[in-house]
Amino acid sequence: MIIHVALPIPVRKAFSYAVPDRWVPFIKPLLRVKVPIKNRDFIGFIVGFDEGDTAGFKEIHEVIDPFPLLGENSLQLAEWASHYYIAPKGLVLRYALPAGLPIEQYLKIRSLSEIETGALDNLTLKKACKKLGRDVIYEYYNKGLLRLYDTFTNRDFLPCNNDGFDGAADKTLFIGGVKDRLQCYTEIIAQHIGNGENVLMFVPDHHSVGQFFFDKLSEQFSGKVLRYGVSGTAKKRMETYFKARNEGGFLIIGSRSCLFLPVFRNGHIIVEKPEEDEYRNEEGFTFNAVDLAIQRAKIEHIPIVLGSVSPPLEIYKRATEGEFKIIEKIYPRPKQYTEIITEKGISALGAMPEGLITLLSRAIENKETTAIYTPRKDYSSHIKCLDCKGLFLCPACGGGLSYQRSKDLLACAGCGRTFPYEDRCRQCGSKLIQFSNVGVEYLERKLQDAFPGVPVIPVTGETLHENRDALTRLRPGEPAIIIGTQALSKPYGLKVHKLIMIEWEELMRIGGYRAGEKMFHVLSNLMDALEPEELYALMARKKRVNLQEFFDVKAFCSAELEKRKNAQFPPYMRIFLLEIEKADEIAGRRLVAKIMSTADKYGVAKHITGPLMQKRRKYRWRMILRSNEDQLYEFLSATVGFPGVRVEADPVNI
DNA sequence: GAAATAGAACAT
DNA sequence: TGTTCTATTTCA
Repeated sequence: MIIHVALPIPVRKAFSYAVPDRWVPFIKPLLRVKVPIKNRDFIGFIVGFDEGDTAGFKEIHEVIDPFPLLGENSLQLAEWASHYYIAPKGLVLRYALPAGLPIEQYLKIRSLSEIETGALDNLTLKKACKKLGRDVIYEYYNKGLLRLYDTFTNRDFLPCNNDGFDGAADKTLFIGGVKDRLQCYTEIIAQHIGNGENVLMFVPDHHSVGQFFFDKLSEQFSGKVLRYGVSGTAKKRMETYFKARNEGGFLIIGSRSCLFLPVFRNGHIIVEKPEEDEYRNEEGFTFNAVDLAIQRAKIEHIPIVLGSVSPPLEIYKRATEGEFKIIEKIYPRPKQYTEIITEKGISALGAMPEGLITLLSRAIENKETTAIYTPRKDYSSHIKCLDCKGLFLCPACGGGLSYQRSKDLLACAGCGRTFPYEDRCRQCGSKLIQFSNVGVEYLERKLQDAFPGVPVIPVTGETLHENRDALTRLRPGEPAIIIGTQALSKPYGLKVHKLIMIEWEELMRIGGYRAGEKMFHVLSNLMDALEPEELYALMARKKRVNLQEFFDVKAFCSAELEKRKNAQFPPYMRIFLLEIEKADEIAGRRLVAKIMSTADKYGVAKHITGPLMQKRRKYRWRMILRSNEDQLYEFLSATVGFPGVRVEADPVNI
C-alpha cells in the first residue's frame, strides 16, 4: 500500500510512502504518521492512498494515533484555509493539531481481556507504547482487546463525530459597548449551556480581554467556563481539550489556537472584537482567525456572532450587503471633546507641549485618573546623529532602529533583532544624538519628572500584565496618570476621567491603506474600555484630522468604504504580497523574470502593481497582486513553490 | 524546514 | 587541486 502524506513544510506536493503490513489496517485519511524524510522523522497527515508497486518508496516509521484525531469538519476547514491563504495543507494541518499536544499522556488503557492485556490496565497510552511497542498496543486495540479513555472525563476516546448537528446558521454583527456585548453573549451562552450544548468563544488574547470575559462569565456560569491555550500547565489545556471534545454544557474561551479544537455539540461561535490584530497569525502560514471562525460556523451549520464597538470594515461591508444581521446598540461617544492644536510634534529636544501640562495639572488638582494614548511603546523610534545626520540603522537588515530604555536596547522593527545601546553614533562617533518619534517610555519619564508623587503607570502590550495590579489598586480621589499604546483598550472597566490622545493622527502616516480604519478602531476601543468623561486630542497643526468623523460607526464606515472602492482596495478586492529574496542580484533578476513569465502564462500580469525593488543587504523584490479571480490563486500556488518566494495573503502593512 | 549538494571563494 | 563557506535544490 502507498500513502500520500502532507508534511508541515513549505512544499505544496504530498510525499508518498510504503506502508508495512502491520500498519495497513489503520490507514485512514488525515491519520497522523511518522515518516522519514532526509534521514529525519517528520509527523505528517495522510491525504490519500492507493495500491500499487511500493518499490522505490520509503516505508513509514509509525502510525501516531489509533484513528484520525481531526474530523471531517476540520478537514474541510483546513482545505478552505489552504486554498484561501495559498498555504501548503501540511502546514495548516499541523496548526490544527500541533505535534506537541500531549494527548497520549492523558489517555489510559482499559483492558477488556484478562490474559493478553491485563497487565496494561490503567497504564497511560504513552507508557504502554513504550513498554510493548506501539504496533503491539494498536494491534490489541484493533482486535478489541482494549479501549482508550481520557483521565478527565473518563469517557471512551473515539473518533470525532460532530457531524449532523444542525442549528440555525445565522450570522450576526453586534455593534455595541462592552456591557451590551457581555449581556448579548450571556444570553446566547445561557441558552446553549442549558441545552447541553457547548459554545466556543474567541478572544484576541488571554491576559486582558480573555481574563475579563473569563471572570465575568464565570460569575454567571460557575464551573462551566473552560479556557484553552492559556499559558498555564499542559494538564489544564488537555483538560479543556477532552471536556470540549467529549462533553456538552461548557463555554470554551480561547484565542486563535482553538480554531480547530474539536467541540462536541458546538452550538454557537462568538468572536469578541474581530478587528483586533491579534487574530492574525504569522507563524507557519498567514491567516486571520476571524475568517476561519466564520468559515467554521458555516461548515458546522451553527450560528456565529461577532461583537465589537467598531467592526472591521470587511465585516461591516458584508453585513450591510445582507450576509450578517446587524444589531446596533448605543455605544460610548464622548460627552465633550476638545482638539488641542500644537505647532509641531513632540521631540526629546523640546519641552512637553504646554497644553498637555496644563491639562494634567488641572486633572491632578481635581484628583482625577487620566489616560494618555500614544501610538509608540518605546522611548524613541527615530534616532539620528546631529553631527553626521545619519540615522541609527539595523546592521543586519538596514531597517530603522528604535530605542527601548527599560532594556537599554536598540530594536529593529524590520527583522526583530536587538543590539545593546551605545551612547554614540556608529558612523562618526559623535555623542550628539537626537531622539524623536517618542513613545510611552519617554512620556512616562517626562511626566514622572513633571508630577512627582503622582503614580504614572505604563500600559503597553509588554507591560500590561505586570502592571495589572497597579491598575486595580487605583482609587477614585487619588490622582493617577496611565500612559499607553492601544493596549490601553484591553483592561475593560478601568474608568478614567480624561482621555488624552497624543499623536493619534500619526497612525495616518504609519497605517498603510487601513490607516483611517485603524484610527477608528483605536479611538472607539479606548472610549469603550475607559469610558472617559472628557476626550482631548493633541494634534500637530499640519496633521490635524477631524475627530468628529470617527464617532459614528455608520457614517465612518460608509465614507471609508467609498474610498476603498474608488481605490480598488480590500474589502473590494483581495491583495497578495509576493516577496522574492535572493542574496545574489543576478539570481534574483532571473527569478523575477521567471515569475513574470509565469504571470503571463496564467494571464495575471495585469493584476500586478509594481514590481517594486527594494535593495538592502539581500536583494529583495516585492510585488503586489490584486484580484479575486481563480487564475490568480493558480498562479500564486505555482509560484510559491519556487525557492526564495514568499506569498502573504491579505497583507496589512502596505 | 532543513539536510544534501552544487557552487563560489579562498588557500595551498 | 584541496578546503571551507554559502547558496540552492530537493526531499518519497
